[in-house]
Amino acid sequence: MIYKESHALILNNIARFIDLTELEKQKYLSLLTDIKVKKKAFLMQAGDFAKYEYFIIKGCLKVYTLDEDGAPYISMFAVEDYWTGDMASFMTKEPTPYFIKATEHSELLGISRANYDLLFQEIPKFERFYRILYQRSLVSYIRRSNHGISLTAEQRYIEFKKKYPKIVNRITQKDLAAYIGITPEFMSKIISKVNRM
Amino acid sequence: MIYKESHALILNNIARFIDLTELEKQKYLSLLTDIKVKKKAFLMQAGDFAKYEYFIIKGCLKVYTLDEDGAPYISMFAVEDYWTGDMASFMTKEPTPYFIKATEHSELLGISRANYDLLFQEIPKFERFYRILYQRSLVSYIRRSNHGISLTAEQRYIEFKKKYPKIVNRITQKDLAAYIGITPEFMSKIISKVNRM
DNA sequence: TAAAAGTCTTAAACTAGTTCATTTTTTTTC
DNA sequence: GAAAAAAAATGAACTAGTTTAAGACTTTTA
Repeated sequence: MIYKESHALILNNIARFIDLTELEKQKYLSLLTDIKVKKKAFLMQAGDFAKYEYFIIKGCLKVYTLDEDGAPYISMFAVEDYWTGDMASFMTKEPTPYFIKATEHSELLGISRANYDLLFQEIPKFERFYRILYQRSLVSYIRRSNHGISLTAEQRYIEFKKKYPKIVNRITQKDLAAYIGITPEFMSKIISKVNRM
Repeated sequence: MIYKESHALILNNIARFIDLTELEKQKYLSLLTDIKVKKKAFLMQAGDFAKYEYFIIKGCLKVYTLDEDGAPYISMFAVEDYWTGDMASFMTKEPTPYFIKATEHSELLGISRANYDLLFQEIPKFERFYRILYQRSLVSYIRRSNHGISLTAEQRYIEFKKKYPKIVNRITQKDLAAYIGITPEFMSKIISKVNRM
């Protein structure tokens, strides 16, 4: 069976952890929705109810919150082959505190809450897929939050650049500052210092 | 069927997400190991291979890493009804970067890696249990790391005290500082300031 | 393609948090 | 229950990162 590109990509992502039969693949794909967002458009805004969890086929999005003073804090940049959304809101059906905004024209596949529940009923193997996916995310989150706290902003920038060399060149310095957790001014100083080294 | 206290506690924790038959309960309990650690003793040290994942029946433990300068950073305090361990090392069979040290005499139940794998084979319902457990941990980790970065140390202390009022009174100020991510001296200043308010 | 809007740079004055050193208080140990 | 060890408090000098402001450079939009 030949699948369109977006479907081949998501099946490939899932095949990392579980094997599906042809029938299961088709069933799964039927539960997904195609979504496109233009650059600067929002996929989600604070106060919304997270209707989908998303898989990114193409593009780049930033996931962020605003603090009391309205300053953004970016928790992740989501690019090709990443999963994103607000799992807390998706699960609890409470409003999200997040904004998700496309920094490039992007294409995604979404699974709705109703279809997510249906998925576990129809193809219980997906419990295993998500168990492993969440386990791995948890490990990398723990590493990140553990690692981050004792490093200086300069060290965090150097690590980010090493870990995500492709992403650094796709985002603005301002957004990078909001991810690293410093002001754009200080980000500018760090970058020119690191480049001089 | 009547279970000993530690078994009743862990079954209760599991019953939050899945229902087990009597037979499954007995099978599950047979896969667990009783563990005791005295105050100041290590459950795990950096360089060890994480042999178990732990459920805490009684006591309090701190999970921490040391940075290059040997300064501790505490990532969690684990008390009654919590799960702890190093999942990354447990899964990948690589050495752990963590120390887990009892701050009180503690009793735990452990599941070994071999039995964890066996568990999913014998009682597939546990895929669901762990999927939900990891999903929830992920949500609270994301919230914590998101929340933490933009707050001052004083605000982080106030939040911690509000969220874990019982834990605050069981740990030293020094350990609290290592959790908040500041020096014990500055922690001391913050506490006396907050008490004066 | 010109104007407007947004991003980046630089610099001076400021603040949250660190470091180091000393004393007091509390806890542990024999 | 005395001695030793660890934790907590206090203060002065220091540093990483913020704030504010202004000008230069780039990207977007009409």
